[in-house]
Amino acid sequence: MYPNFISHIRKYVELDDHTVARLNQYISPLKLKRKEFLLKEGQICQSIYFVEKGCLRMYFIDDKLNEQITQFALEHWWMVDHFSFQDNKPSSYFIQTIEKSEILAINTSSFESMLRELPQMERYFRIIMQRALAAAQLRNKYMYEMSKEEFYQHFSTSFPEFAQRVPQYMIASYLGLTPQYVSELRKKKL
Amino acid sequence: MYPNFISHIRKYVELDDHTVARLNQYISPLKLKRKEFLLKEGQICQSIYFVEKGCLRMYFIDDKLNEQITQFALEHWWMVDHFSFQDNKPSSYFIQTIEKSEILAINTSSFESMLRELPQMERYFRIIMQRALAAAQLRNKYMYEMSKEEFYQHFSTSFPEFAQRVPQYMIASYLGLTPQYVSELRKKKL
DNA sequence: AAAAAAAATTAAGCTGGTTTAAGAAATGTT
DNA sequence: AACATTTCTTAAACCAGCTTAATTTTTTTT
Repeated sequence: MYPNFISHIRKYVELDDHTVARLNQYISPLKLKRKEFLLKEGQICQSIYFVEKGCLRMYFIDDKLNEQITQFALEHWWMVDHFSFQDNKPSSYFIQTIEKSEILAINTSSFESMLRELPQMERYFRIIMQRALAAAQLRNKYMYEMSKEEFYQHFSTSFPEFAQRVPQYMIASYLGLTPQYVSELRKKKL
Repeated sequence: MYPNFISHIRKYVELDDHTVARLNQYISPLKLKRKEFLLKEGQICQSIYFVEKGCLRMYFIDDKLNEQITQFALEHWWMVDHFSFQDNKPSSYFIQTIEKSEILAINTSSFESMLRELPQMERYFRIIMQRALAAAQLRNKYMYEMSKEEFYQHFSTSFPEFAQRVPQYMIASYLGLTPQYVSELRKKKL
């Protein structure tokens, strides 16, 4: 049905066939073209999104009217504005496809019912959130210890798949650099 | 028994008296003086720590031999090197008391058994990790949109309790500033 | 209370990375 | 194939925040 979704969950918890069938009740699949929005600034983030196929970015508009990208999501990553989703508050972010994508959405009330009905899913989300925290802690450490140049080199060697799929200026934005500076760094490396 | 601990959990899930009694099986209370260590670089982070009373910091030693603080924890906050704790890998952090503290520790295997025995605790940790992610996402946004000066002003007005309990140079380190620059900012504000 | 250690301040010079402004190259669309 | 749009590059001037180094103030220990 949604092979990436189910196999991702099965990496962390056991799922019998009945549970898989029940899961489908809670999921809304979405087919989106390039540059379509799942969330816009001012809206409440009503769903948590799983990338079955494709690629998403999350960004906000800063005081100089730049699009500041704070997150990407490729296949089998989750994307959500946690603050807005948890407390039903208006988001300050946009969530947009970078490519044609297949997304699974679980809205607030489905999420709640699903976790109550299926304890494996409560466990699954505890585990992946714990892993997301580990990742956030590591990224944070990198930001303390690396210069922007090192941060860029580290990112582009650690995650070369992004350079294939995401324009350079978006990577620059995500890393907190100007596109001009990234251009300079690339020239330097050749 | 551990009033802050129990009341914190009860903010998020229901606990009956039996469960509270069972919980105690998994917890090791620690009384620590000022500047004692719960974790040192190279060790595996074997426990997740709850601050019942007092104050902790987490830091690593950077390439210039500075202590780079990445986290504080006051009463009813959790502290852990997620990466080390989850994958049993040597930590690159130190966790140390800033003041005399009372800490509750749950080690890796207790944590696992506790979550298996007490589904409320699985739920509790899913919720607090989700909230921690929301907080991390927010902090991250601040780092993109604020100058270091704004970041400092924002932190010191939003969390004045830290200025009371934590030396200024530690706050500077946590915010990624030099103590000299913080000094300059304070002078400017008066 | 004195000595030692830790923390905070001051000030001058410097640098990593930004800003501004054009132009060139690549990609998407008709 | 031509046009329009998006993305990338180049270069010079600039500045927020760091480095270095010395002094002062505060806190801790004896």
